[in-house]
Amino acid sequence: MGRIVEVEAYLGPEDRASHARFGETARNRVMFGPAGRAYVYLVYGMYDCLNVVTGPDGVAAALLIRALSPLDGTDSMRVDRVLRATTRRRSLTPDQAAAAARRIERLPVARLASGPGIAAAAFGLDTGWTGVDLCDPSSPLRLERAPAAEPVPIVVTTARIGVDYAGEPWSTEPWRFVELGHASVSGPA
DNA sequence: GCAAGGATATCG
DNA sequence: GATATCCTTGCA
Repeated sequence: MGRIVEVEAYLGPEDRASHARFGETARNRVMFGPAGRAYVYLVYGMYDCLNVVTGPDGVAAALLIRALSPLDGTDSMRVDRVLRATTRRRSLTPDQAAAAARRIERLPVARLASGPGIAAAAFGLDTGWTGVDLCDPSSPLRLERAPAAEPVPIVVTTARIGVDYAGEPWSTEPWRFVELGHASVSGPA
């Protein structure tokens, strides 16, 4: 379990940075369905990224979960991180794999899910989780309302990360939302 | 600074 | 069918 501290918003087909920019395809089909479902895709051949479908039925919008502050199950997160780091790399020598495992074992808790690829890895997610209803209280993967935080977190916006290819204005719109100063946030605050 | 993965959308 | 590209990460 973790608290979401960094997300990015992706709009419909007009958003040139969104997977919906080519219209409905086999990969992004769930984005065009009802809100509240998971959309997990593979990027750069080795990292899965978790999104929450947000638009109403027929409108392909989604929220990319970029970072979580781990709250519980951190041992399990380390196990899944190591598993992913050592199985998704074909050209790793045994020495390199052992070094990667040691590095993950030593990571501070705040860094276990600090980035879209490693957040999904920490939760053991892959593309097979696409379509799961995140609003169903009985779902193994679900969203829950956080208790009121004290002090109240300050949320700031920045441009989205890794979307320069989309060009203006999509690459500069302030559609990344981060909890200011949180140790689990990836990239610039 | 850059290579490592494989799925994907697009082009011949 | 072939290929450039990708909502990333951790190394040199």
